[in-house]
Amino acid sequence: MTGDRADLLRGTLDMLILKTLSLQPLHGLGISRRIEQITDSVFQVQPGSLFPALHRLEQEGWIRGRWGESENKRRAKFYELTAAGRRRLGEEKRNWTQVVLAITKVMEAT
Amino acid sequence: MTGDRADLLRGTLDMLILKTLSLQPLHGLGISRRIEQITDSVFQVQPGSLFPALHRLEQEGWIRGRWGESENKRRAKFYELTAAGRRRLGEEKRNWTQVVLAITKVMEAT
DNA sequence: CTATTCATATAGGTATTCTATAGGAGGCAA
DNA sequence: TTGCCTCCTATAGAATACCTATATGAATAG
Repeated sequence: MTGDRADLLRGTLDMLILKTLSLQPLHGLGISRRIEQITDSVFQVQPGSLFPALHRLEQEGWIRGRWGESENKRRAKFYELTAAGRRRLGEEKRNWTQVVLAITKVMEAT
Repeated sequence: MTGDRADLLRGTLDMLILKTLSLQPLHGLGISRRIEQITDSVFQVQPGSLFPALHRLEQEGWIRGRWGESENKRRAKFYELTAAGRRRLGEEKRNWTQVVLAITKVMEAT
């Protein structure tokens, strides 16, 4: 991702993708557009980050891709969440919450 | 850091160190103990992560180290925040807040 | 028929973390 | 004084996940 926030995002990209796919199946660029739109461009997911991530997630069995046709008549791979992916999303959410709480504790210490 | 939360922490270690030092000068192990204590061991900063980070921060001019003696009579390097480090901490804080907000938006989308 | 856009893909580089290992030096016990 | 444990710092090497840059093919616009 870009915007000087890349490093703070390490490890959260997977979660954002899983969450996005939990709402509806989307193809790769669709996912990155959705994330960019929802965050008002705070996150811009680059193709070079996105596609390796998608392959990784598919490899792990958390998402499943199927070739289809995009809204623009282009050949596109649509991904959907698997049952394992849904469980994984839950884990990552809990983990993320715990991390944010821990960081908040440090940042508010006096 | 450990605890399966390492990757979610990429890039935040610097901020946690700067924040910790903003309260008082500490030597390396003292910093990691403080962070571990405040977060109830959610974060455990390993020496192999801590010392490279400290050297990096000193290199950037955000902290300054001075050799001294620890509370246990050991040779220890005490770090304190510089003026630049204080500004940097502010930037990282704002950045972090923005990232958390953006992620929250994605995670709460329906 | 050419250029642009859409969509996916990958190579190469960078940065930060982890694990593992090392070593000096103080404190303590026998 | 010998040996061991703890404290404190340090670094090498591997893993990971991101970035930039580049590539390809197919549909569409002009």
